[in-house]
Amino acid sequence: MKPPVDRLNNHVKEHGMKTSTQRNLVLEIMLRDKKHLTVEELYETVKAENPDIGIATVYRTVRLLCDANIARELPITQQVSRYEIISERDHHDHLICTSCGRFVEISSDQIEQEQIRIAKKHEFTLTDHSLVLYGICKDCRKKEKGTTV
Amino acid sequence: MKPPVDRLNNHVKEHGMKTSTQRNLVLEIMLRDKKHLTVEELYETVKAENPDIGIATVYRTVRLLCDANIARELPITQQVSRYEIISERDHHDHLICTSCGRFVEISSDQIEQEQIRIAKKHEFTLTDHSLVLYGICKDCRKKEKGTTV
DNA sequence: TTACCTGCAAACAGTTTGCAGGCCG
DNA sequence: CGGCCTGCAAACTGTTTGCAGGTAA
Repeated sequence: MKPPVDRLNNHVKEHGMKTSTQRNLVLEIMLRDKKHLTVEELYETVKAENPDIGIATVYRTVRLLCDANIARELPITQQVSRYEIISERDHHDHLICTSCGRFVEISSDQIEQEQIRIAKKHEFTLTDHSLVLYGICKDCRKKEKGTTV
Repeated sequence: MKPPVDRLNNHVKEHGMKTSTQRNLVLEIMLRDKKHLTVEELYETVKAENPDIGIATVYRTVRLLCDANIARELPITQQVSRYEIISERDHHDHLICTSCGRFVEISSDQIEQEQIRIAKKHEFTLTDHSLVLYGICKDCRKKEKGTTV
């Protein structure tokens, strides 16, 4: 499959849209900072390279990237949305430390298989899923022992 | 374990709070409508029995119930939060039809075990998890075949 | 030149909070 | 009777949208 930049250009053409520096910049930043960014964080980084950009454009671009299946919203229940670039052939879920917020990307064929089995049992055609594990990482466990919180 | 109503009363006492008709009513409705309600929906139902209640109280009560571990926010990424009563000895995840919104509650020991294994591998102490499967249910699949959308 | 795209600010939706009065204990 | 609780409305936060001007093709 083609690189994200090309896919964005294709999607844009196919939908009668036009390319723009802003859109390319947002995508570029998302590819560079392989984090799970909020629009706000993305906006801050983008502004460093192009101070004139508006946050509305970042929102619009992120939505466009999701529509084009280049990025996706993370399935984490919070008041603010976080996004990441989708790299197919590398589907993963997340393990999050609720103390320090650290993310680990995980994947398990066994779980995937079991999900398919469950969906089939209920006569659903599975289109997507999200799995998030919450826990305390080793470092935070150490810290918590030492402090009297 | 004691029923939710008792647990609420205990929690309230233990925290130097007071009981109130409004709080009990909200809990009662949540127990009765075993749905995955938004605060707005809950508010509408509650108002039918007590028209003077304010939505802020419903928000405050739902938060209280979550603090007391009597209810929890569903791990579904949407702009609006949904809540459900926690019935221990009946942990479940969700399978959702993205077309009609129907929920099915699911559970799998095999997945639970695998999750524990993964957490251990990354040296996390697992505290919680959320699994949501998205798909199209049998009925919606039929409908989609019939229509030209 | 013709749409589309952008930045701005206003609008929105969901949720939280400050306040004055009410009620539990 | 003191302190928590409530309803109301205003405040807040994250996100979307209308508009006038800018820009890709």
